[in-house]
Amino acid sequence: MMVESASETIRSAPSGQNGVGSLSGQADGSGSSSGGGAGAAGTAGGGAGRDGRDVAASADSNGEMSPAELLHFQQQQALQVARQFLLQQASGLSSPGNNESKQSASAVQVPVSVAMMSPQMLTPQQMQQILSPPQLQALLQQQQALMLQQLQEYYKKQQEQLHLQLLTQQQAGKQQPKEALGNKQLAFQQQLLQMQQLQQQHLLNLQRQGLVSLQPNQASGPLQTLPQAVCPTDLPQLWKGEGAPGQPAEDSVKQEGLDLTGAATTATSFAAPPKVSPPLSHHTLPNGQPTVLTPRRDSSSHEETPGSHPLYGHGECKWPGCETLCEDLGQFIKHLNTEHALDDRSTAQCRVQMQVVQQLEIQLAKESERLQAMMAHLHMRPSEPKPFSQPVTVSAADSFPDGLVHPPTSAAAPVTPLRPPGLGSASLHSGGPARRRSSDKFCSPISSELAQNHEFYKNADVRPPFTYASLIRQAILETPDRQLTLNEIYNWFTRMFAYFRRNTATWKNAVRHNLSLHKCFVRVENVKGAVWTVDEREYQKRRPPKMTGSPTLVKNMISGLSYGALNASYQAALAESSFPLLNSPGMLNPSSTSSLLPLSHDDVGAPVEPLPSNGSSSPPRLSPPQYSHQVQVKEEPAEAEEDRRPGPLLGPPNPSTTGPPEDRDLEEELPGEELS
DNA sequence: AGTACGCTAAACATAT
DNA sequence: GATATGTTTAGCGTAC
Repeated sequence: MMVESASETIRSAPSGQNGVGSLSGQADGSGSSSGGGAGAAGTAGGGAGRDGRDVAASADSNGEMSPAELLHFQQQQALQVARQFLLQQASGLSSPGNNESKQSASAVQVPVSVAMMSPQMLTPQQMQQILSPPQLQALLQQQQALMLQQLQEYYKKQQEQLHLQLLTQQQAGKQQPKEALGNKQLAFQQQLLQMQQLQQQHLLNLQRQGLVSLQPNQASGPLQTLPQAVCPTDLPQLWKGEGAPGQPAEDSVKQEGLDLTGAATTATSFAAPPKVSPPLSHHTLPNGQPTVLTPRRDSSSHEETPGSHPLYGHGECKWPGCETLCEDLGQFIKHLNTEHALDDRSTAQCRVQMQVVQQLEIQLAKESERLQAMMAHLHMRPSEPKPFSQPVTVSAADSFPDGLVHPPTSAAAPVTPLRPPGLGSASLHSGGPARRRSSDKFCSPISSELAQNHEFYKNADVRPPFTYASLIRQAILETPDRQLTLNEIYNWFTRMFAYFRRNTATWKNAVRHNLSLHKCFVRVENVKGAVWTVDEREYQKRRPPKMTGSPTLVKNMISGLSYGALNASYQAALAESSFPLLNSPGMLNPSSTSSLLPLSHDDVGAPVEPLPSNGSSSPPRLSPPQYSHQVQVKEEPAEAEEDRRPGPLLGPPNPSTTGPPEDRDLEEELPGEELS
C-alpha cells in the first residue's frame, strides 16, 4: 500500500508534474504498439529519481520564505542579545533576570530533555500509526506547550548557570591569561548560538503545528526575551564544569557558528560521550531550516537506553544506508564511531535525515488535515476521537463498518479524483508500464490499500499501484471459494477500479498474460468451465525473502536519499500501522488478525494455502474460516458486457453483480494480501 | 552490466 | 466467422 502505493503517499505537492506526464502516457493504453514504449518512457521518467526531486522541492517549498526570514531575523536578534549580554557580563554586571532565574534552576534538566525528545523518539510514521490525527494534534500541542514552558525554565536556568560561569571566569581571569577568558567568552557565544538555534527550531516546529504564527515578531517575541543559552543536550556538559565550555572555543573561531559539524556531531554524539559541545551550526538547509535538533533528540534518547540503541537493531546498523551487521552493541558502537564518525558524509546524511523527518512531520500534518476535511465532507464523524486511532488494537467490528475508517491518510473519495495515500502522483493516470507495484515485492498490503481507498479507486480514474498479478490474486482471494473465471476477474477489475473501465483490450490482455505467465495462478477445469485459483506457495515464492525493499511510498518520499534504514523502518511502521492484517507474516499481530478476518490467519500463517497446485477437481471448496457474506455468485457471462465500456463510472460500478454496498465494502476489506 | 520483474503489444491456438 | 480464452514471445523500462 502504502507505499508505491504506499509509497507515494507521502508526496504531496508534486502531483502536477507526473500528472501531466501521466496524461500523455494514458493514451498509450489505447494506442498501438509504440504506445507501450512511449508511455513507459514517460512514466518511467517519473520514477524514483524525479520523485526524489519532488520531495526535495516540496521540502523547499515547505520551508518557504517566512521561516527562512524568521530564522534570519532571529539570528540577528539573538546575536544582538548575545553581544549585549556578553558586554554586560564582561563589565561585571549581573542582570536582574539572572537572580530570579536561580529559583527554578534545578530539576529541569531531565524533564526538559525528555519533553524535547519524546516527540521525536517516535518517527512520524509511528506516531501516525499509533495516534489519530486529532490525538496527534493534541499531543503535539501539549508537547509544544510543555516545551515552551520548560524551555523558559530551562533558559532561565541556563542563564543562571552561565552567569555563574562568567563570574567564575572573571575571578579566574585575574589569575589566568587573557586568552583563556577569551576562549570562554567565545564558548559562551557558541552556547548562545546554540540556544538560538534551539529556539528557532522550536519556533519552526510550532509554526508547522500551527501553534504559532509565522510572523517573526510574534514568534520570536516570547523566547527572544529569554536569556540566551545552550542547547538542552549540552546542559550536562555545562553542569560538569568549566572545562567543557572552554573546549569548544577552539572551534568557535567562527562566531557565527557557520559550521556544518554541528549537525553531524549531534548525530554521533550518542556514541561518544559528549565532551565537547561543538558550535552548533547556523547552517541552514535549503529549505531554510536549521540543521539541528533532530539528531540531537535522537542522541539523547539513545543515551537513555543503555542496553539498546536506536540506530542498532536486528543485529545491524540502522544508520541510513548502512545496514552493517554487528554482533552486539559494543561492536555496533565501535562501528558507529568508525564508520559514522563526524565527517562530511555523516553530516550530509544527518542533514538529509533531518529533512526527511521534517518532511514527514509536515506531511503528517497535511495529511491529517486533509483527512479531517475529507471525513467532515463525508459526514464521517470527523470530530470523533479517531476511528483508526488504535491500529494495533483495532477490532474488526469498529473499524470496518464501511471500510473507510482506519486509513491514516486516506478516506473515501467518492468522486473527487483525490490521490489516495498509497498512490503517488506518478501513478495517477499513468499508463506507462514498469512501475513497481507496491504489492509485488514487499509486503505491501494490497487489501488494506484497497480497503482504504476502494472508493477512490472505484471512482477515480487512477491506476492502482498494484501489479496485475497481485490484483488478480486479490480478486480471487476475495471470493469465498477462491476461484474465479476469467470473466469474473475482469469484472472484479472493472468493479473495483475505474481505471480498468477503459482500455479494456490492454489490461485484459495483461490479465490473461499474467494468468498464464505466473505459476501462482492455476487454471482449474470446472463444471461450468475453467476457473483460476491462486497457488499461494507459488505466489510466495515470487516474493523476495527479505522485505528490505520499501513501499514506493517511502521510496518516492525520500528517493534520492537512499535511506535503506529509513525505508525499512518506515515500511515497518506502515506495515504495522492501521492494517493489522495485511503485511508480511512476521509483522502480523495474530490476535488482531484473527479477530479481524478469519480469512487472514490461514493466509498469514504460512504459505499454507493447500490450494491444489494442479487443482484438479477441487470443486469450489468453501474454506470454512472464510467470511460468509456472498461475494461470489457472479454469473460470469452476463458481465462481459460491462467491462466493454465503462459501467457506471461513479457509484457502484457493478450494481448488477454485487450485492448490497456493504457487502462490497466488506469484501474489499478482505485481506487477501495480508498473508503475503 | 547483468538480471529479474512488470507492463504492453502482438501473434497464435483453441474453444464456444 | 466472430468472439472469448489461453499461451507464448518480444520489446521496453525500472529496480536491484
